[in-house]
Amino acid sequence: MIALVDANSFFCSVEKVFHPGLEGKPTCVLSSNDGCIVALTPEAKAIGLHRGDPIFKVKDIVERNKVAIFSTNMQLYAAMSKRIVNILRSSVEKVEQYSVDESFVYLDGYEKHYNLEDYMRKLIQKVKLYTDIPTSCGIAPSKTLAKMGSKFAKQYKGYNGVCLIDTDEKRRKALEIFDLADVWGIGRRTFEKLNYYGIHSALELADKKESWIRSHFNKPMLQTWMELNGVPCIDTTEVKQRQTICTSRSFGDMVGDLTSLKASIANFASSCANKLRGQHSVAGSVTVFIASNYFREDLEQYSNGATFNFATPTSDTLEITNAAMMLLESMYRNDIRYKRSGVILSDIHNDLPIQQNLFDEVKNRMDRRKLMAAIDNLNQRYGVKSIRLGIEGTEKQAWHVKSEHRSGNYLTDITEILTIKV
DNA sequence: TCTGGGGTCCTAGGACCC
DNA sequence: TCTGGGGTCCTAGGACCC
Repeated sequence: MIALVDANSFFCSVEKVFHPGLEGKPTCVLSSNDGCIVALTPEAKAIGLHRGDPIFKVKDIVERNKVAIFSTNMQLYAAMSKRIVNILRSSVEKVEQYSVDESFVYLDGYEKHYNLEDYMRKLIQKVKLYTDIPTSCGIAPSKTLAKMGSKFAKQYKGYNGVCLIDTDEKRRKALEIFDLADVWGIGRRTFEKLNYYGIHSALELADKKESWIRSHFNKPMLQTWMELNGVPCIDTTEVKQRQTICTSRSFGDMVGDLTSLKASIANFASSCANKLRGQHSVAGSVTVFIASNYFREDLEQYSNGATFNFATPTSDTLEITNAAMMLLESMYRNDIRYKRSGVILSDIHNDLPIQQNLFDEVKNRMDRRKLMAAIDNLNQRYGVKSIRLGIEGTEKQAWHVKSEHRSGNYLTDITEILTIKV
């Protein structure tokens, strides 16, 4: 059996931990640049707010109901996420973190010594006690069913946090009432296609013949179908090395000048290089893209992207940034107001051994690695970007993201630690 | 005035080989 | 009426996830 532990309105719950007055009040966390709502509490849903709403369009509702608004603070959420996973790992041998707010817990063998439902209920109570984050848990023979279970547990108070689907009868009952569009692996397109074929519930899908599934769909759907029938087949093993690394942002204000754009790209390139070294990899190519504001139909639209292939795969900030600058200059048009830019690293490999290249222009590659390691060490000790390239800039610039309601990095930054007044 | 960011996997089709 | 057969590799785009 597999359990899924899923935090309830995770981002909002984290904010509530540090702002206790918000209990029972509508609360929302916004996307980067304070654009859309990405997380909201049931109280916020009840007054008509939805995930994805642009905040400026629902300003009235927000003000009328005194909704608490937070800018996204991934650093804080990631730190809390780590604490939760550590608690799970302290009680169960195999735990696989699936996303920032979900973990799969493998319970094979535990049924011999424990009542699984009680065991998981105690575990999520421990999570609540230690972190103050409420979670819900589904237990089932497959991950897709476990996910379903966790949603039931969240939805119905009677489950007391844990929903166990361990018999065929419970499975069929659950499939019957579960919203087909919410099944893991079924997105908007597949949902429409299923409706077209007259399938409107998860049970109707599960009861189709395998041959019908094979002839009308492809591999991912077949896996979902098997999982719904209690046959585990989806592998979610954590990937330790990313195959692509991307940093991109929408800007707070639109920018037109090359200098600002260069500063943004330099920042993103250096952030990508950082992530790359963090996973001990090198990249074979770098892509830069820039785009105007596609919501502004009154302005001329332009977007472009370009890629550079390195002769020798690299994780060197200077080399990657240089290439990115060159790419940017090749695409830049001075008659456009830009809203977004980004850097993508791909063709990623392990950083050892280095495949030498006869035409390598960087002669002292090992020295450069030591330089990068030294910079990374200093930045780790004295704070992100304590040492950076001049072209990245220091002053607050137009392209910087808007983040007007961010709470402190209470768990990771000593200068922002919570102040308690007695 | 204002609309997120970062990933994975699968497949069809093109280009190429003998 | 008729046009060979059997492969591999790469890539762009679609669909999905959080």
